[in-house]
Order: sequence, then structure tokens, then C-alpha cells
Amino acid sequence: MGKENKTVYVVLGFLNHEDLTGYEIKTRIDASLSYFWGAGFGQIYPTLRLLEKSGLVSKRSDNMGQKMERIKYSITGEGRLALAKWLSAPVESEYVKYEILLKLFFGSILETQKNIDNLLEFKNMYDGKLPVLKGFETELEKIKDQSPDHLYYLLTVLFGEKVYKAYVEWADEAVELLRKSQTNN
Amino acid sequence: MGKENKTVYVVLGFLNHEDLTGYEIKTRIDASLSYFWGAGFGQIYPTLRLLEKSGLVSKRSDNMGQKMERIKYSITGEGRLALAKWLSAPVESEYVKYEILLKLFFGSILETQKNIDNLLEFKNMYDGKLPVLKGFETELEKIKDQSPDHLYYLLTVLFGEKVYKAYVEWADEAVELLRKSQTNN
DNA sequence: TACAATTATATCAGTTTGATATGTTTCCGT
DNA sequence: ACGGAAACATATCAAACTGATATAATTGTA
Repeated sequence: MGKENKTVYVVLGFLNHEDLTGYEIKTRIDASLSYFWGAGFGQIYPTLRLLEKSGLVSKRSDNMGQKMERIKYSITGEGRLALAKWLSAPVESEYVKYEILLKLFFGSILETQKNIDNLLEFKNMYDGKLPVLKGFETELEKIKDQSPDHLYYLLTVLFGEKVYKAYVEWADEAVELLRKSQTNN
Repeated sequence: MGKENKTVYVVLGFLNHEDLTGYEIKTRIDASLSYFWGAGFGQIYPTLRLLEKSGLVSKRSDNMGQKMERIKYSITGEGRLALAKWLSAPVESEYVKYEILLKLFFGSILETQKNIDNLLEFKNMYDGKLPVLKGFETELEKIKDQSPDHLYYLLTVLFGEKVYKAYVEWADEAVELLRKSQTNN
């Protein structure tokens, strides 16, 4: 029934490095995973409570006298075990939903030009993101030897670059094919 | 609140071509969208009822005397309008979740060889799917002039090929980098 | 000092997943 | 012709996830 809570492992993965608040976990996801994995507060906070209840993380309040709630979470031995177990298990599923492709699939209803516009917007979006990834790549290359983690981070960045480039190339080719079909009529 | 029901448009898109049962809609999604969009029965049947209640589709029972329930749905004028409106609106979001990358991101916890194994499995999976897409491509090229739809179908197939090739290339490069790091230690 | 931005937790309606249940009809081999 | 497997068909559900909103403290800055 239902599906397996993957957010559990994202949270455990980050807590494996350092103690964090829910908010900090969110910023880390946004900064380093966002181009291949997302998670919102609505998933993170409930998952942290779930994890605490089942003993995979422990929490402590860090607000020394202040009024602001600040709940730092730490991974437990059990948590590390659960993380390692999941990491060792075979990869189950990749998940994609491309709205651009859905619209293109039904594209014959629209004018050709509108589809071209959609494609160009898609292209520009990912073309614009490429320099950011390139920046990450350069940064990680520099510090590659400082921690075994950096090589793995680099691999995920290289994935982003490879796939975004594929998006851009495909969009160019698709636009060209649509333009050709325009003149052929 | 919540997010917009996209299944609505998948269903409307297919019904725009022909009258279909929920089951048939599912088979069409699996056959033609599955590598960039998925939907299960648990989403399709409730969406069809919702659509019928709001007048975007109409239904009729096709079981002439037989016992088996067979509900054929047709798109209405209002439904076509809703579909066209959504198609014309700007593309909102692309959505991906790559478990392989999540595991790789936390990969330093595992032995290097285990990460290599995961990558090779990933590579082989998509390498194996490429000939199927190539087959679709050839088929669609042949019948391209028979319907304006076919060009659009072809574009989505080309996307699949481009991206799957990017997966394979990336996996090869990632494996090589990991192997190099093995010998360097 | 006041205003904006950031930090921080929390909740919720609606959507989606992935599995299960249940039964009919068609196809195929013996 | 019979029986079992595969395909057809609808339906439901718990748990996960999205995307938005609410609330408030803290920090930076003009």
C-alpha cells in the first residue's frame, strides 16, 4: 500500500554529515539536489517527526533563552544503519514528468508557431541553467581531493550538465523540424 | 492550495482523438507517454468521474446485454475548449526524481565498486530501451505525412532518444571517473 | 529605527503513487 | 470442447507528495 517515503533518506543523508534544522535541510536540498530531486517543507517536517518517533534521528532544542524555535536533529546509529541499508539496495525507480512533452504530444491542436515558442522557452530555461552547473563543476574539481564526497557531488553535477545539454540540443532539432514542416505547407 | 490536476489534460488529450474507456486510456499512456509521463488507474478513474461531473466529458455504457462494465467516454465541446486553453498556457513545470543520483550523492558511504555497479545497471537499463525508441522513430518517419500528429509524436520520441543517450554517456564517464579514483588510492 | 529579507516551524487541500480487490472476456494449447 | 492464462475492465485505499498559506522571530541594511 502507498509508496515508500524517499524523503526519509534525503533527510538521513544530510544528517549523516551534520546536525541540522528542518529549514537547513530544505536549503541544502535546494542548493545541491534541486536539479534532480525536490522536497518541500510539507514533506520535510512530518518526515523529521516520523524519523524521531522511530528512533532514526534524535532532536534537541537549540534556543538558548531566545524565543525562536530551533530544533536541531541528529542522526542515530540506527539511522545510519537504515541509510546504509537503503544505499546498498538496488535502485528502484527514476521518475520524470515533462509538461513540455505532454503539450507537444498533443501539439497538432495548436498553431505550429506556438509549439516553437514553447520549445524555445524550454531551451532558454535550461541553457540559462548550464553556466550555474559549470560553475559548480569548476568549484568541485578544485576541491576534489579534500573529501571523498566531492567526487560524488561532481558526478551528479556532470549528470545535470549532460542532460541539460541534451535538452538544448533536442529543442534546437525539434524547432528546426517544426520550421521545416511550416514551409512545406 | 494543492496542485493542479494534470491527469485531466492527459485524459482530455487522448479523448480528443477518439472515445475511450479508462482502461484504454491507461494502455495508450503506457504505450506512448510512459517514458516522459505516467498515470495509474487510481488517478484515471477518479479523474474521469470528475471530468464527467464538470461536463468536460460525457459517458455511455457500451455493454449491449453483456455483463462486463464498459464505460466509453467522449470529450465535449467544453472539454475541447479546456484542453486548448491549457495547451496555449505557458509550460509550468518539469518534474524529475532520480533515485540513482540521490544514492550517488551520498555515495561516499558505500564502497566505490557498489556505486559503479549501480551506474552500470542504470546504463544498461536505458541502453536497452534505446532500440525500442529507435523503432518508434523509424515507424513514425514512415507515416509522418499521414497525419499532422505524427510529427509531434516523433518529437517526443526524439527527446527520449536524446536524453537516454545522455544517460548512457554520463554513466560511462562516471564509471571511468570512479575507476580512476579507485586506482589513485 | 524601521523595513525587508531571511530563518524557522507548521498545516492543509488536493494530487499522485503503488498496491490490492474483483470479476469478465478472449485467446490458445491440449 | 475444455481449462487455464492473459488481457480487459472498474474500483478503492493508505501513504506520499505538492504547492500554498499562516505565523512569528531574527538579522541585515538603508
